[in-house]
Amino acid sequence: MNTQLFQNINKTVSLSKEEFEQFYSYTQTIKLKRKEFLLSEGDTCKHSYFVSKGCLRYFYSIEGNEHTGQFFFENNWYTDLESFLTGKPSRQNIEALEPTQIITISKDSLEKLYMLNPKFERFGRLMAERAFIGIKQRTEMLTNQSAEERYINLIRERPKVIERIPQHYIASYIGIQPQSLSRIRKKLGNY
Amino acid sequence: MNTQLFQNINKTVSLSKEEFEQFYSYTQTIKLKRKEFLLSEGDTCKHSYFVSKGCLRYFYSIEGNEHTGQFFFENNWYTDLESFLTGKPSRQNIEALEPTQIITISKDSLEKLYMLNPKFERFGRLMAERAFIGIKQRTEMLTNQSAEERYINLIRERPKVIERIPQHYIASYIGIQPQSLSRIRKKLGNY
DNA sequence: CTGATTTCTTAACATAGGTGAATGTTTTAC
DNA sequence: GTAAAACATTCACCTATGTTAAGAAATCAG
Repeated sequence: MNTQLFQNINKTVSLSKEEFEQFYSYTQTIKLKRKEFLLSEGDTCKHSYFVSKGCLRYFYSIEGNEHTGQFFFENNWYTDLESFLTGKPSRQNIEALEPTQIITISKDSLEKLYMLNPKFERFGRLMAERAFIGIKQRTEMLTNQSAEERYINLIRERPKVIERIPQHYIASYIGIQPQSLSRIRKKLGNY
Repeated sequence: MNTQLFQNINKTVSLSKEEFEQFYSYTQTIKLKRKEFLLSEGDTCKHSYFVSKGCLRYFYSIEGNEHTGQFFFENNWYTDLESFLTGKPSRQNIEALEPTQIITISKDSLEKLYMLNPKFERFGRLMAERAFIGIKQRTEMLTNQSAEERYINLIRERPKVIERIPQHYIASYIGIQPQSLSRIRKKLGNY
């Protein structure tokens, strides 16, 4: 049994081992090298992804600039929910920033599970709600804080990002250029 | 029967009249005058709200500035999902911008319904997913576009906002000062 | 209908962050 | 271990948007 995934799901809905095995039988495991893409702009996102090891980043390419949306470390779920739900091509690129191991489950499988057992439906609802809260907080941070505040709060709230992610991706994540982040770091005295 | 609400829910999950009446029996109706608040910063959001007439705006007060998060016209649902789910006080203020009529349903009622019938659980999931997509698009617009592009796209995509909402709230919604919006409008030749 | 209030516009000046270019540093791949 | 690639820093200058202040226009409430 995949204990890591079992424990992760159990934080949200409590499943028996049998229920978990039912879920798990629908999944596949894939490995990505550093810099390898899980999905590129234009692809339709037909899976949900659980990061069991490593780190993913998704970003938009806009006029030659990359705008990083989020980083996902081990024990987190990712999907481009918009593309996943509507079936439209994604505008996101998702790449591994480290050697990364992923467990995938397709939309079709998930929908089967939703029908089989309301616990899975509930899992889906809770995950969507949580995803909403996550992106909402990000939106608030982007609209309500200056770049400097965003960087300081990132250090406080997500030290893993500071430790594991190259600085130019961090800059892109907080919505500024690498040069601007350097300027801010200089001003702050390189915390 | 409340046809408006029945039709609205039926766009998401198909309910029999009996199921709808079960849902409806848990709701209440309230009326707000222009400028009246539905919820203030510090309150816990314990309901979901369906706007049957009028218009709501939610905003954050930050250092004397208001940052508008969203407008909700008739036939739309609103809740501060974060406060609603966690039970923590909301940082949002929600006010009516027009005389407004609201149908409310409490968190407790909703959870009862989720247990009674998986269709309601499904409704909850689909609403959360949709809310996620909505805020995601807003985040992308804020991070990937200039203020001028945001205004032009708003004209194209949400003419109702342009028609019904005072300009300084629109400015706040697209993340700039009213003076900056005036400047942009002047440059564009007052579309 | 009218005074009070709210909303919109303009302008001069300030500032955070962007841009381009040069240089130094670290990491990676072989 | 080394060359190449990726990453980080600094600087000078630029631009979009913020700020303050004033007045004009529109809307509201009694």
